Amino acid sequence: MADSKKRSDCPVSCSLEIWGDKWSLLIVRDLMFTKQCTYGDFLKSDEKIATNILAARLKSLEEVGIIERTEHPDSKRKMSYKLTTKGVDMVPILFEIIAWADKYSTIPKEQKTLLKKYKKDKEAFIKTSIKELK
Amino acid sequence: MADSKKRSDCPVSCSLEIWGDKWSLLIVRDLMFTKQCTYGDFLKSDEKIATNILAARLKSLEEVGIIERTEHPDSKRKMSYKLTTKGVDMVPILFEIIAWADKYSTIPKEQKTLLKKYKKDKEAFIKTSIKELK
DNA sequence: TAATTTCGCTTGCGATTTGCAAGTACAAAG
DNA sequence: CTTTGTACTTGCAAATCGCAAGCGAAATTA
Repeated sequence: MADSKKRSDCPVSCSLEIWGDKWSLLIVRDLMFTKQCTYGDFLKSDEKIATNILAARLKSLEEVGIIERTEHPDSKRKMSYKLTTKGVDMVPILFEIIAWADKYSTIPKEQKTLLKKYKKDKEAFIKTSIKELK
Repeated sequence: MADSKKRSDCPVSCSLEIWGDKWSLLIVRDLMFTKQCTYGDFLKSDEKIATNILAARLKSLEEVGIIERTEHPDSKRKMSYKLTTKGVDMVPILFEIIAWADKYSTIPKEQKTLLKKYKKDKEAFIKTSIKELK
């Protein structure tokens, strides 16, 4: 999974090599917008990710430093995932994706409310979000 | 390529179904930041996309209305691709990706200059970019 | 005008990745 | 000490990717 050879020096290309697939950003989304933070939580998401794909993505996201894996306070067998600073810094990317989707399709009410707040004052909203996620 | 069944109503998930792969956004990037607009141009990009993958992505990006295909003014066999309004509206997504990449790795000088302008006044910069692309 | 090159793809095929189902390891609860 | 819950791993068929070669039509060259 850990791609050794870079295709180019382009930041867009490098970013896509890390999370350019149909699943990685959904894990980031879950960690960002919902309280979902365990392997089992991610499996319950609407998109129904396969167990092996989830395990592989969690591993690679951890390897590139976007998420970190810690013991869940409740029990020793439970693992808890959370966004690192690098992961939290993806908030603007996620919101611009949602903003774009909102412009060209119908998005759920809940996300629409959040989006409104984001658009009203992007910088302030991002600062608050980042603080809350830490 | 045209996925018929949506995985969920989540805007992030829906967006990823459209361009969530290692190549689609590179085509958008080329149309956005360089003068590359033909099939042959895209093939020349550093990342070396395969011909069949390129053809498939161009087709699906056209189907979802992000790019449009027209005859090149120079010759009848040449095809010219350009971003639609929907494609141009992806400018903020691309810039936030570049901004994130800049924070956690080294990006080329050229992009750094553009990024600086973007960060200085995002709204104004986006407006100008969109105008220029049309 | 006949041969050659250019351009935008398509095809074949082996290698990789995905997605589904089932299984495993192991801590905790009963 | 059996059962349950949690986090994965494994096997395998199907889909997708990536490389090389080919193809048809327009343009260029001889």
